[in-house]
Amino acid sequence: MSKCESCIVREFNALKSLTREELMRVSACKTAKIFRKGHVIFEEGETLNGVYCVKSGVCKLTKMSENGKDQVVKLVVKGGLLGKRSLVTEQKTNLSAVALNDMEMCFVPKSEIMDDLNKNPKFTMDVLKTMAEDLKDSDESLVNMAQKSVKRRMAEILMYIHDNFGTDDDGYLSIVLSREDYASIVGTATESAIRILSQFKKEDIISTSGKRIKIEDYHSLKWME
Amino acid sequence: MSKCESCIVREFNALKSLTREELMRVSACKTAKIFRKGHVIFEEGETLNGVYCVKSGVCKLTKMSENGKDQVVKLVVKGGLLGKRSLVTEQKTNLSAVALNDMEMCFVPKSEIMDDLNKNPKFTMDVLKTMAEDLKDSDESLVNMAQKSVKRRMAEILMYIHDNFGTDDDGYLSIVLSREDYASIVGTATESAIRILSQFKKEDIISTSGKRIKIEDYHSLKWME
DNA sequence: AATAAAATATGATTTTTGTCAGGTTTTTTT
DNA sequence: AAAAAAACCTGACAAAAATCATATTTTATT
Repeated sequence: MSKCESCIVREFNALKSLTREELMRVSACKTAKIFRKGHVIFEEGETLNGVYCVKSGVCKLTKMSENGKDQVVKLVVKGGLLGKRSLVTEQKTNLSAVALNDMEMCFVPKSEIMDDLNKNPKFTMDVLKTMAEDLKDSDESLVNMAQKSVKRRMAEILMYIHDNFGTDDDGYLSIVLSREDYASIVGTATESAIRILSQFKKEDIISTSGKRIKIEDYHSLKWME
Repeated sequence: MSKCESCIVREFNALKSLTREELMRVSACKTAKIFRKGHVIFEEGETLNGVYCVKSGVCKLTKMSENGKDQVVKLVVKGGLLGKRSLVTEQKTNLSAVALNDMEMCFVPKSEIMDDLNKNPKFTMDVLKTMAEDLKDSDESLVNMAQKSVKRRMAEILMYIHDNFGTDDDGYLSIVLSREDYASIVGTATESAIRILSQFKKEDIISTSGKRIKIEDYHSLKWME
């Protein structure tokens, strides 16, 4: 198995239902692409004709609000897929994708996958499962956004990043975000995000080194009112 | 075609891909149920073994937040389906469903649909499409919740109900919600919801009669800062 | 119809969050 | 290495929203 195959398979378990031949074919027509930090992979309103699979690096999926502020909807890392919706609908994408650091991605044209999607019910069912999971996560996010304070939301995104994407050798969160990104995930003003992180620092809940953040007291984050 | 068939078909267009025979079979094993206003149809954490299709009435899908407040995630009316996710995953439902007025529903056991879902790729593909649409709506809601003021969100839910569920003969919104429900949709305190609606009344943007609300000045709602 | 209960309403106050304005530090470019 | 740009930080204040307390109205129950 090529490296890309295993990459897609690992996280997007929908692809695990493809037969060996199907998988080989999909894998064969992939196109590797490199995106530099800050690069826009696609933008809200574009028509996507395939999915991107993340081989390395991290990107954010954002949506522009009417007030002109970007809202981060999701972070996507190694093995994650961008543009899933494009497989299913002809509609333009509702999200933008921006690389948060240098990224390697595979692009798989829609045409290659559609055939399997139409003929292999098990495969379609598995795609359905991942989408149902996304939907559940989305409900969760909505409730968090609606019912929790900015401070609580900040605490949770720190723990989320810690738990899902891990830390580097020095114990710093392995995903490095700007304060503006934090604000845009939590859904608050940049100054408010900065202020809260400063407060956490004062209370020795986190420490920082430039943009990098280390969680010093997970317990306090978890049980913060 | 029986009444129920056409009901399911009308809104859940996923079912339109079923063959005539498949549809007849599904339709045959449905169970009609009545739920009174306030009745809990199912609760977060329950295992669902089928989907409910709304024949008449309205219900809310809610999720409990850690702070103990319910958040309304979605309103479902005639033709809408509850428990879609249960078709796809073995997991317990992440939402509760509560009737907002008297409701008539059809229950279709999972076992009946699963067969079609596994064998009819076009059907599965259509379910996939509705789920992708749900996901898009969900992204939209998240951004609204994160970036807009409570007042703006209240204005939007009023317009949403007006546009999607219409008005009665007197011009009042045909879905009648308690102030607490409004608060729980908008994601705010009940008092805040009441206060904002009172303010709209003072500004002659809406008028009320008991719980019922009539939009008097749609334009003001739309262009409210 | 009287009573009780629930929902709605409003004032007063506090807490949270946003905005503006001015800094400093870090990063990038020249 | 210097200059410019971007990101970060903090204070002061304003605005938004939550909370608490207490009426009033509506709805349900006896």
